[in-house]
Amino acid sequence: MASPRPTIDLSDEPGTGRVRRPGGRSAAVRRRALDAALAQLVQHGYDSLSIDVVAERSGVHRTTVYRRWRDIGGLLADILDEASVDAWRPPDTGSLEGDLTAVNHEVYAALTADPVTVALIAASFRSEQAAEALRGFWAGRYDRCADIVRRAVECGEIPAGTDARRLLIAATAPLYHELVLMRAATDAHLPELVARSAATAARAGAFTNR
Amino acid sequence: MASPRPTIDLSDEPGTGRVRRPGGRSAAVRRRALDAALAQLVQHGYDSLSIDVVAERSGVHRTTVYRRWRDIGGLLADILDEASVDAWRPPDTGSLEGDLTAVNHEVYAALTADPVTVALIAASFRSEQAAEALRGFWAGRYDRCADIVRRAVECGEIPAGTDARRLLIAATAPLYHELVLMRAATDAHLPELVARSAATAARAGAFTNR
DNA sequence: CGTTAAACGCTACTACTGTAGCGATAAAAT
DNA sequence: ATTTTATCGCTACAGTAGTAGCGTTTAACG
Repeated sequence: MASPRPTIDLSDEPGTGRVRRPGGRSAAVRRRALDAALAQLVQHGYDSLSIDVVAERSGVHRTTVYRRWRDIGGLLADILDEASVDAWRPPDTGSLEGDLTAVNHEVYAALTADPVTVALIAASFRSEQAAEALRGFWAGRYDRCADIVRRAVECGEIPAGTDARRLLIAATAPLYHELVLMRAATDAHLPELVARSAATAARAGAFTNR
Repeated sequence: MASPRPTIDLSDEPGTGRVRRPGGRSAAVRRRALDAALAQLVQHGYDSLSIDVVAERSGVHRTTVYRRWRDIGGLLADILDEASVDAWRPPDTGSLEGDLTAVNHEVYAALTADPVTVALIAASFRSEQAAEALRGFWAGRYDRCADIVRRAVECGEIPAGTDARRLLIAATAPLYHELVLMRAATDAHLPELVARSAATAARAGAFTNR
């Protein structure tokens, strides 16, 4: 039940007699392994990313990597956690379409320029840790993005009763579909196009419940 | 350039001196391997599907399987080709929303009940053959579904100039996003919900160019 | 028929995955 | 400073992925 992530974790359940020791050596091992994994991913791509390679690049022993992260998905999940700062806030441009466009530009960049995101998606089909990390990441982002919808409702841009989650997924899902699943040719103004469609749909009440 | 699929293929380029021999033995080997792969997939799931298992179940030698299909993605691509009958036609229920709902029910069933589709998507991240097969499959389906949009435009249900592809992707992408990428809890009336949103959006002109 | 070579079966090898057991190291507590 | 034990390094092992080389079978064709 307890999170298997052995990072600097103060939120350990006090009930268990377990004593964590995230001190000097463990932290250094984690740092070396994550750095090596990220470097390998950036330099040689997801297909080249194996536990053995990470072990060799980092100097951390293979069995230690297996013990702490279990598989590549676990490593990527840890990298994601570290990278996705909790301070992230949704954009606020003054209009629904502007906000959705800004979000989509971030998604687009993540799917075309950042190898971690796509690698994590790929790994999520083979690693439960990666799948869970991704679910958590997306849940957090969609939750915070609900503010965008709330503002649009308050200023009367879209009807009350608009379902934030449905609208946000409608605004981003086509990007994932085109770029990740269909691997279509990247169209630089796809973000705007999809965001505009979603905003128009929302104004027409396409995402109101009942 | 020539398709590496050694099936009953009459469309071999006559320029090459290559002589295909899809006769008795090769056809039997293919049949046995595909049957074994599908049976294994249905009975024990994607994670259990390996070349070695297929070889053992089918009696076809491992090296032969590797030679003909290269990896699991190749096997799944071949299975998809065989299963996706070319006679498929988009539904025609009389309304845009009805058609989109019908399509979405097929997609939903494919993603929840049919192990081949999800397996192929998973394999597409590790196998170029699987990715290519999926691209082709989707391209064919979206092309044919353009009829749905055409009919809706002709009867004045949605504005002229509506981009068929954008509309169709808006109508289906959320399903893939929820079920494949986010692995959300399956909601039985998600197909209708998403189809209705897309139809409403289309009527509001959300997918018109310029 | 007999000939030819595509496709198959077999052995052997390298590389990666994942785990078990045990001793060594060092972080935390006394 | 000493003790405790979480964590790490190491060896060894079994299983899977993927390829190379070579001999055999058999489909296709004259």
